[in-house]
Amino acid sequence: MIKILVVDDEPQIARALRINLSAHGYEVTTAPDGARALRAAAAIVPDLVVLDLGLPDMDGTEVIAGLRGWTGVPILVLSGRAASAEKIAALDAGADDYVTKPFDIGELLARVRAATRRGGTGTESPVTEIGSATVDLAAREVQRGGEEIRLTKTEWQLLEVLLRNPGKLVSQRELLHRVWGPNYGSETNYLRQYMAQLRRKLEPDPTRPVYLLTEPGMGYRFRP
Amino acid sequence: MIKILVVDDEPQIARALRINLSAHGYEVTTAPDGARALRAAAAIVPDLVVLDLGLPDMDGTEVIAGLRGWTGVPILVLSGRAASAEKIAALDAGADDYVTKPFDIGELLARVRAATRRGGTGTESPVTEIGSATVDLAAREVQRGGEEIRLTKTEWQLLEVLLRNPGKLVSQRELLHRVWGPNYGSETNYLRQYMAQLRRKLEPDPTRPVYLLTEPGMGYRFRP
DNA sequence: GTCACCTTTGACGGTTTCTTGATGGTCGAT
DNA sequence: ATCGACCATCAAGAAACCGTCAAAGGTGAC
Repeated sequence: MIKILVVDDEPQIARALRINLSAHGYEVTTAPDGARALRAAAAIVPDLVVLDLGLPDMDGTEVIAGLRGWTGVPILVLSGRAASAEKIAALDAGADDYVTKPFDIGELLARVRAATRRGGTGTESPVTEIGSATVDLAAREVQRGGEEIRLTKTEWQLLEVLLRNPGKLVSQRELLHRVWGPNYGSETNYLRQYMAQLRRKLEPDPTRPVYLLTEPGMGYRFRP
Repeated sequence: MIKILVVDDEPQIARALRINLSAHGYEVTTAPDGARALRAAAAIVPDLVVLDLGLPDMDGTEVIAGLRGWTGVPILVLSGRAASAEKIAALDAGADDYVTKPFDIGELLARVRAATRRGGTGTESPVTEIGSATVDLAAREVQRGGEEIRLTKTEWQLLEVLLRNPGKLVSQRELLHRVWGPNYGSETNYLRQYMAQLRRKLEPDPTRPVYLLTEPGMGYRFRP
């Protein structure tokens, strides 16, 4: 069953969406604000997120960014604002579609079908092999020989950036930007510290990295 | 470069789209009707199709079906009709997005980015051939016969300037400026040192360069 | 409040890379 | 043929960078 996370602070709309989507065979979870939406997304790993931008606790683009930090799940944005700038901001933050309220429920369902159709046929396999370990970015889980390996939040973020660019060199500046934020760019000691931790947890021989490679003076690279 | 196929029978709109998309770095091909659109799509294999529904020869959904028969390329539909039934029909036929005219060009570009982000992120980046070696500037990777060739930071910077100006002579002064910074301009011994290293790593016969050529007294040139 | 865990800093040895100087060879001009 | 300018190559010291260890702040759970 296709799982959809509906994020909306207005109970009526959330209820209407739940009824309509459930009637069409989707498994619906709802969240009333950004913080709970992010937790719910991590917990249930939905196939689609329907996100209302007018949330009480966070800006809509923050929620999108929070999701995009670790998942490529399709995001369909609902909003009362029709201004192009709003749409552009949401789409560039990582949203897949933008529908303005009031919306036709039939059209919304069609867009939901279009978005989930993609996700279903999505060619990306969710797990990555690193030697004898398997990394599941969507589920945020690493296993090796049946044993589970725990990674901290920062380790995940760093590993994800590298794994999403297989074979590609990722510069130190970009890694620092994507993990620690735009105000960081020269703190290469952070990278050294966390790359060492990742290697200890993932590499067969941490002293001789085979998958998480250093390119001196430039950055790091994940070789599949 | 990301390739976009624009299908529109109105020359003005097609032209406007071509100009805007080209200005943002896309490679644009246009087709004025459905039949030629399907042929063009098969010929160039675009990363995105922007499709106007009001074509003279075929119904829009037929064009979508014709594409979906063999490709999963993202399809962004443009249409003058805002009726929900039209949108639903197009989306269910296989379109990924539906924008009604008149549309804001900024929003359209954002939707183009969203669509290409999904499908276009296919990990393929442009490579340059240097003899039997392939150079991937985006991934910072050089391979020859399956073997990986490592380049240092400075070697990459120098090689990148030359490869981004294929066939063109790049003066010594410009090379020094772009690699070592504006305070350098006469240290030609640096260039000799690093050109020799690049040739040793890339040229089939480093003593007789064929791709990385010296223009005595002027500069260096990459011949594809 | 205490504890455990994670993040942020600081410091040091070893290795790679960059810089610099010197030598010999090639080409064109005189 | 000789000379000078320019380039390729070699070699060695200097600098930058990385991996590692250790420990000081933060933060949330209980």
